[in-house]
Amino acid sequence: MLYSRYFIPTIKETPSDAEVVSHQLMLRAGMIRKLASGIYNYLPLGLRSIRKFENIVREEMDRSGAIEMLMPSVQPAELWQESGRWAFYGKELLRFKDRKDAEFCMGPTHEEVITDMVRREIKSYRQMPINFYQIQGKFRDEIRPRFGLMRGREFIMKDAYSFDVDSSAADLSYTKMFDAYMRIFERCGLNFRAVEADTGSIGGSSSHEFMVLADSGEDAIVSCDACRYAANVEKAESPLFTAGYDSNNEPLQKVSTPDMKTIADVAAFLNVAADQTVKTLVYASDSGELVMALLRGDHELNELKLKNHLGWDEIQMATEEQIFACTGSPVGFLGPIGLVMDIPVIADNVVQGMSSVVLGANEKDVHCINARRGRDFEVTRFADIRTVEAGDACPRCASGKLEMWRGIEVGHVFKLGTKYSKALNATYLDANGKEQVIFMGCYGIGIGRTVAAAIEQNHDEHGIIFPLPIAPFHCSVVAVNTKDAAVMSAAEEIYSHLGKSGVEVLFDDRDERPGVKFKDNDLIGIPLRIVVGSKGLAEGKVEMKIRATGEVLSLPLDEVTATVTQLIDAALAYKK
RNA sequence: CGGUGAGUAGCGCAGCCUGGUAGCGCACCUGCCUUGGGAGCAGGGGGUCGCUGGUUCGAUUCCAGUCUCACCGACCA
Repeated sequence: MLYSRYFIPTIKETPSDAEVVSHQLMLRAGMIRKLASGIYNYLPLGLRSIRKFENIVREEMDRSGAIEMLMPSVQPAELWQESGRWAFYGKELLRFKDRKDAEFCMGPTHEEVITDMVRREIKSYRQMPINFYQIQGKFRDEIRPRFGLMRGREFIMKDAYSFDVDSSAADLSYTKMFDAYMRIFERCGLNFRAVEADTGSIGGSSSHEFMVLADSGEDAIVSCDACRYAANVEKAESPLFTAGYDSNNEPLQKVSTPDMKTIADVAAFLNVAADQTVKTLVYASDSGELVMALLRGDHELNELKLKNHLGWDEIQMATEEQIFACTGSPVGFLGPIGLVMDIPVIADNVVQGMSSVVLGANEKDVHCINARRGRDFEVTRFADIRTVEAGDACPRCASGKLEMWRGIEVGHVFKLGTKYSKALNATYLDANGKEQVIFMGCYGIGIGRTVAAAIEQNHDEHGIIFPLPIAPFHCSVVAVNTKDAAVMSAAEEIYSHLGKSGVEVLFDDRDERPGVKFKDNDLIGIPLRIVVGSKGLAEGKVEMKIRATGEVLSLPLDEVTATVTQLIDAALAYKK
């Protein structure tokens, strides 16, 4: 490819509205341009990287036995009404009507469409297991698109759907996909973790997320420093605390705590440690159901855990009116004692081990001390509802401690069970001629997001440092002075040789000063750079610079192609 | 959805308070010069100042509405 005839509109200045490095660099390197909020054009260079990654995904999906197809992005409302998600999915689902006033949506995911196809076509146990995948554009009307391709509204996704005769066969399909995902991200040279995750609006029984580690990641994850346990913080289990139950049997006592509304205030005022207090929160469902949650004072509630524990669709903090209605108290002095309304009191498991505590008295400016569960207040039930913290003991192994990371979710695998197949009546006949419900799994990879995450993890102050497997070109050839005939003809020859050897090479033949070319080449992150200049040429040599390490080699002209192809082969080789 | 801020040349911004000929840097075009880390000189093109309405002799500037975009937040009890 001739740089002068190609299209790489680089930008010197950092665009003001790009927050994260990958977004800035993708704009500056001329990979993407914004069309509307969360909607991007993929320029030629960006597309090349995207295609590279797509092909790795494609190869590994094919290797695992999945079958590629393509589904439409516009989907009829009926399917979504049938699965029940038309009402459930909310505003993220972009809905519209056609000229006949029939309702449609832009597909944010394709469980309904694929299940509809499968229920029509898959009738026998003999046709399974089967796994369909596609690489396709999706649309989700995100609350707040940001970070460029990281959280766009329109985005490219690989999604796969497996269909099996029963739960254990489905587990096998899940494992195959899990392994394929490991290979995919390993092949890209990414530093990532597979973590246990919540299933969210997709539903299903269990799932793992694949997280590329990066400080700019939107998710917090924990992993054990001793065993293989790793989980999204949304999901991470809290280890059981064994607390010393103190035998102190002081009577419950009310104390005045004027204007002390936070745990920190109260603990400091009463001169007790925060872990001797109980934090009381009130949550409401979308239908107005209320529930009280109790946590150790220094712990944080995990709303998702509470929501899942309750089986609610939505959860939010109760309003001051709702709180007053059930406790008779203003916010800041809540507690489980003397409730006005009979609402469930869910206490975190840790509270079970607490003996004599400080908590709100449900009365303005008053807290209780020496409150004892069983004597002074009751708990409806205990559950794991707190957010884990770095340094917590591992919930799985005896010796480990949890470490915390930020991660970018690039892949997600779910065991769906029969959620969609039941709703859409996707069944088959088993060997006995008996009708059975199909077991499903679904598996997504954010294509654009993975490329962005790779940049997030591989860059320096000069620009992108593409891992070779997803680099838009393997190698560039820079002619230092295009007016120098000897330099140009040598550069052209190298370019042509490399091309014939199957190297994807970008020939920077522009009539620009060398500095400009070097800066652009660094910015767009081509892994290898051959520089042809008059000085080196006089000795029959050119220079090769490795972008990632900065290493510079002087090569005789006739060794260039061999050296380059060797480096590329090594970088692309994938050991299982 | 709530809060804040911003829309002026392709990009980054000034001007607006105090109304009267729209400016700077980069980019772009032409010429000269230059060629190993975003050079220099000279000349040049490019704007319905987001949109709609109002006030005014006159609005980029003041007022109202509207659209778009960005950032922050969606917590604490």
